[in-house]
Amino acid sequence: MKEQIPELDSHFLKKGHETYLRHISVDCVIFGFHENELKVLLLKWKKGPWCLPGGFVRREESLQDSATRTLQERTGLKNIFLQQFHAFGDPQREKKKSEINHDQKGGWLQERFVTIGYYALVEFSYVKPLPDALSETCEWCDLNEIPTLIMDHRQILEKALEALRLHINYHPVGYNLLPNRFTMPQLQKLYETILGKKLDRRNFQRKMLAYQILKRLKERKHGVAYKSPYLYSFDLQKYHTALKEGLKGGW
Amino acid sequence: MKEQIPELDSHFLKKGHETYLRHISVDCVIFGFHENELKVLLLKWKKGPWCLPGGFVRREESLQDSATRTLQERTGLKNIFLQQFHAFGDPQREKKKSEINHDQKGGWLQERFVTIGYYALVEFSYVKPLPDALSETCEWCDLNEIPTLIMDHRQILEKALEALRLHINYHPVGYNLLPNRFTMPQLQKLYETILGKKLDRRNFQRKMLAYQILKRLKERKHGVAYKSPYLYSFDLQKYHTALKEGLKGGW
DNA sequence: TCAAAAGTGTTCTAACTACACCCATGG
DNA sequence: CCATGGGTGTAGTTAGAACACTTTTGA
Repeated sequence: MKEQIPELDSHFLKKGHETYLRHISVDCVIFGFHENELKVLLLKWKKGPWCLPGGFVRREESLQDSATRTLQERTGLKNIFLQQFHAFGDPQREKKKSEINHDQKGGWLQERFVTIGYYALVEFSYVKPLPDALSETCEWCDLNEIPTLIMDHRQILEKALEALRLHINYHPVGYNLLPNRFTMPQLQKLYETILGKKLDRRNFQRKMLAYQILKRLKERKHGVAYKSPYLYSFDLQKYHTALKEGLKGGW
Repeated sequence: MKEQIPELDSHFLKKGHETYLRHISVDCVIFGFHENELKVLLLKWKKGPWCLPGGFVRREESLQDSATRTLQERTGLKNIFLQQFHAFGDPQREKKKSEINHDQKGGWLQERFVTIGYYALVEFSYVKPLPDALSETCEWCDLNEIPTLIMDHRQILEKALEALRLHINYHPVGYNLLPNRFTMPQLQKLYETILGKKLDRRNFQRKMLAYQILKRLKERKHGVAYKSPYLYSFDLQKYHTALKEGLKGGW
């Protein structure tokens, strides 16, 4: 939703050499998993408020590409798992925008925007959060400690989580959120935090193994307190098949 | 996506007294059920091709309201079940548009549009299809006999059906597609056509009754060949609860 | 040596699948 | 009176929920 201030010009927005579509933006809810907590990557503007990373759509790029670009600019990552989940177009949604931009010269930010929401799943440790030009910081926030967000970004975040919870019923999740090698308890914690509820350890393992998307490695995780757990990695081929064709059952 | 030709003006489209957002449209996939077949309401332009009914978004209206307005203009119905399912924003999606509009003066239709897809469920018999100013006809097409559609409308239709099939796993469907009073075999046929597969008569009935959203009426349907089936109607209160809270299990 | 975490197996239940019989109706 | 479709019941199977014991580890 921000960065340098583009200039107003007819029905396209221009910034430098790039031309952007008017009235359309893309916002990304970037989920990461760290220390057994689900995190979201947020930006804090210099003026104070927090917001979701987002951007405008270039004249020649698809919505998905636009989200990918935003993702890359904020996290440095390519090849990210991205999923469109909803379009937000309430004419009142920028109501609060004026609080923030009343001192900016252009009226362009006051204009109405329809924003397309994407959520992304990224591996926490690979991300180096990069603030944009208008932002003070770009950092991970725990899902239980989300600060006040501008406009309807809180609702967008909620809707993204809802979409992810639905998605997890039909598709495998984890490859994009966990390191290459991980333990079953880690995977379970991930599911538990996404779903917001406790799952039975034994039933979880049985069900997960039944999907046949995991490979148990020969090594165990050492140096940890108590009994050393097995390490697993995803069988990528089967994982992607399951991504496309879906899984049975719900949690 | 059409109607009278709006004039070009700065970054908004103006038609008469109304102002519309640029680059954004709404397209509706309107499902109806008739003679045991799932139908979709399509428009045929005077120039030849078929398309989904759609429209532009007014400056002060929400996406949902815009879709509702389109629906009302084509079907005469208010209070329609509407569900947003996807935003389509491929920059190549209007590629074929020129085939249709090469003789139109304005460049506005050549411009790129991001369209927000909604699907609607309506009761067939209540609908009086109304063509718009640019259209020759507005009529119901069987899902198995969809003509060639402009641009990416075919994909939009497919995606709508996919979304409906997903939706039906969690929510009751039928109130908006069937007459007030209907029989169990009718309801089953509806599910079968939406899902594209046969269901067991007895298991269907048991499962459906277990949802407790149906009321069996005292009358049976008379004048039909063979054994007269019971009539049912939806228990609206429970139906709407189930719509919000969802149902368990899948088909 | 012991507390905490991890590996494994069994039982119970509920839901889905598959199937068979009887009844009502109109031709 | 019979062909067709509609109403109902039952047995078998499977997936999920609940639950207990044993093993490993570092402190």
